Amino acid sequence: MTEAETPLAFAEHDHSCCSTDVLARAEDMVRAQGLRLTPVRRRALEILLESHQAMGAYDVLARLAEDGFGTQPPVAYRALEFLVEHGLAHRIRRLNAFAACMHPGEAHSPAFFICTGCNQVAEAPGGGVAAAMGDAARAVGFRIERLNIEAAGLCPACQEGA
Amino acid sequence: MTEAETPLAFAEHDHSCCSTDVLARAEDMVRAQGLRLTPVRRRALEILLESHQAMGAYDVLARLAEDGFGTQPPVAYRALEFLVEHGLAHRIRRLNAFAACMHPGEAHSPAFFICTGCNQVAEAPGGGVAAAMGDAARAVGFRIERLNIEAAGLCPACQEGA
DNA sequence: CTTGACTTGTTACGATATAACATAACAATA
DNA sequence: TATTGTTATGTTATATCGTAACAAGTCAAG
Repeated sequence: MTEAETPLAFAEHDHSCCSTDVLARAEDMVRAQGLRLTPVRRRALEILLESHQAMGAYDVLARLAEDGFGTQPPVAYRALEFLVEHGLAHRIRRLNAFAACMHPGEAHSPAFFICTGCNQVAEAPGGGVAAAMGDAARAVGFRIERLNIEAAGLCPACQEGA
Repeated sequence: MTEAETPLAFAEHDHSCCSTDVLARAEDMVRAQGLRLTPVRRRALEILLESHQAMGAYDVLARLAEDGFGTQPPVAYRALEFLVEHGLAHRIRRLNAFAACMHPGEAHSPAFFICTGCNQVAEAPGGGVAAAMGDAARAVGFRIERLNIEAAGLCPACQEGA
């Protein structure tokens, strides 16, 4: 399933597939790169995958602690940092939170739609935006290393409710 | 001076103009909208305008306190919130910091270049970026209310140094 | 079965942000 | 000019987010 075909978080979909699918691809990817998806890291990813809402580090930590992992902030931050570092999760700065990446392994520049109604976060293809940003950068000689694109607003369902 | 013509923060420029210029336009804008650019708010804006670096709320607070304003966090956060709310400043989420808007009053959707070398922050020209995001949003029925686009990397000067 | 790299865990602290409430300034009247 | 409703300022206190520094455990390579 390519990025363009992936159902968006907002759309109705069989969520269990999101989880198993992404998890499987994550494992492949990690193995291919000689990285270690250790128990904490894997569990952290599973936790993020349980919903399309972004989770704060402390929420993830609480869940990890329940499962017998460490109880202190660095435990969560390190696991999350690993996931972000290797493209298995994204950091949503607007929310001081993290969300599982829905397209691990694929080259993609993520753009996020954050619904202020239902708190769901959808990862949209942001190629166009990134390209526009790249043009602007080139024009002024700036070298982009990381790019964060985040839009807050209302998803289709929450627009109706409002 | 239109957005496209405004010198970028990274480029050499007479910075005193940035400050006086923007401040004057800010006052016009505020008056036109019946808002109140009170002493704290005005001073907070001046402080942000002193450089093109983004400042943390606590840094701004310290400066405000020196000038006889309140000493507690809400003092700074409220002044900054006002500035952001009315387009006189922007919040750089990646840095947990704030930067004066260089184009107050003009409709513009801010995109930022954040130099990790010198910590300067430039507001990128180009509505092309926002347009691309708007397209993506329309495609999935999302209604954007706020948009954050932040690129971290190296400005021209810092690329040479590296 | 040791070495060296990495991972996990802890304590302790620092940085960022907001809630809740009291007081003061202001604007528009009566 | 008193009164009243609104907005702004300031405070205390606390919530939330994030990291530095160090100790102990794991594990593959030699």
